[in-house]
Amino acid sequence: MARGNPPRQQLSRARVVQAAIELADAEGIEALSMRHLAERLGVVPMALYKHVGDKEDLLDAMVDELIGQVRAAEAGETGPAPTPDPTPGPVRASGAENTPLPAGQPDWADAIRRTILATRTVVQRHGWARRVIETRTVRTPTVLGHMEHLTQLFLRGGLSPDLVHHVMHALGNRIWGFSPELFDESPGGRTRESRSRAEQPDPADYPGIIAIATDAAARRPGATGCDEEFEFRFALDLLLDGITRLQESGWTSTPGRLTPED
Amino acid sequence: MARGNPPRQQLSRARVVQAAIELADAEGIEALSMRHLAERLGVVPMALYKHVGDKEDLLDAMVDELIGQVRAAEAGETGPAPTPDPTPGPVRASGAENTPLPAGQPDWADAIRRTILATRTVVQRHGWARRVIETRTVRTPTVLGHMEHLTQLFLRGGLSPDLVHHVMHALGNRIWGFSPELFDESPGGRTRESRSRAEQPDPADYPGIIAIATDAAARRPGATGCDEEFEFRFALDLLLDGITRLQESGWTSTPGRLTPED
DNA sequence: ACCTGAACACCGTTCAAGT
DNA sequence: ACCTGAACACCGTTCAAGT
Repeated sequence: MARGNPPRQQLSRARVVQAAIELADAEGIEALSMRHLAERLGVVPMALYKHVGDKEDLLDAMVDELIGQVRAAEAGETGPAPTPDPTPGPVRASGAENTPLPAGQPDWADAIRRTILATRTVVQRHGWARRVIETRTVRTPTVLGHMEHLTQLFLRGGLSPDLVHHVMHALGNRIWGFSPELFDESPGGRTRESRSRAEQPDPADYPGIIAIATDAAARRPGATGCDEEFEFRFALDLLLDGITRLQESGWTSTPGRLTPED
Repeated sequence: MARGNPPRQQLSRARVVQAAIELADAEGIEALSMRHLAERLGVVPMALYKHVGDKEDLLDAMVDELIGQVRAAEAGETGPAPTPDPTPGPVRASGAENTPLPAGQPDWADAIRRTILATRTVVQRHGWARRVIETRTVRTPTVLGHMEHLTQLFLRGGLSPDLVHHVMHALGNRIWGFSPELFDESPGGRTRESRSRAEQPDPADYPGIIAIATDAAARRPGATGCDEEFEFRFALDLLLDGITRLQESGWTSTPGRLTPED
């Protein structure tokens, strides 16, 4: 094998994950094979298995790494420089500017919007991220932390655990910074019995998620899991309601409003 | 090879697609390989390539088949028997019953809801459908027809092409009958240069889609494709607006309302 | 403890040959 | 026209062996 391409270094999980992200960025997710990745690292394929459980574990770790960058992206977007300014001042609901719909949303909505748009920024940097996130079935601590963060923003905004629960479902994959690309072309549960590295998550770390899960369980005694049909109809109704109101108000898009010149 | 398992029949595209759906239903999408499928049909792998272009084409055809069943499912759900009753009578906005949110939506919303819930019914019958739909990048005539149908329901409801455009984006993959499963576990554009079978779609078949695409193009001269960020923010705002209203009204879920006993 | 070599049981797809 | 056989260039992962 052509070995010694890179300046051979001690292998580690972080190095493997980093190399995998770079490979997927450079050659696409379909080019990310254990063999190809090993070759890039100047190592035999089996060497990787000391640091990742299997390929799925590697993909989990790649997503984990990206979501871990969200908080930094959020801080970096509010201020121009990535250096965090410790003087907060009166934070006048930024992020509320340049929204397509008429304003008038509470502060918690601005905070939610900021976090979700920061997630979008990170995810958009990697063409493969959306597709990989959609196939994940295990929630790593970082991913749970992201959901916990959003849950807390809603709860602290005064929403009931009941409402937060349904609202998280309704936001759906927009929480991950993407929505489906419907018009790209115009016409013409995996269960893992053993995790390779991550210990079982500690419920104490996710009080918000626990709160809404507990509330949901209390409302539906004897039921296991969510009432997926209810959640689906809830989100659908929420959208149809909003659409109805927009139509009645004679809303028209003004995309120019989104440009910085505005 | 163990051949002659099934009562050997002339191979055809329809038979290949049907067998692929049955295999995916029975053994899961990860068990659907060209070789495995060929074995099931008592045929050598390469025989399949006379009827499907490649594996992606096969997956496209499987989705095409499912979406083609939506109209029948919609008819079958309104009435108890699948035999269509030709006496319409005063259609009192059915489908508006048993929705999680307070009523008060116009007739077009009921029609949209019925179609989307019928899509959901079909998709839910096949565990693999959601994942496969999400990876499709070519729109078959049947899939375009489904989007055209929904577009027309909005346009005939009186929504402007502009609003319909954004609204289709906002509904996102709920159009396909699913939304992401966020809480399954609690803590603790491909471009194809030659299509195997489908001729280029005829724009005349999709006037609604053309109408909203034309309108969108006119609003953003010089732009190619959608303003994805605008669409993302539009949907996000729509949801945040609706959530704000629900909170202010003190909404609480009553899942029991969804049961037939209500 | 960490990496290697060889092997196993698969993939999708090609080409030239059969009937 | 439709199917076959053999081959190519890949996969993820195992096991026992090396250092």
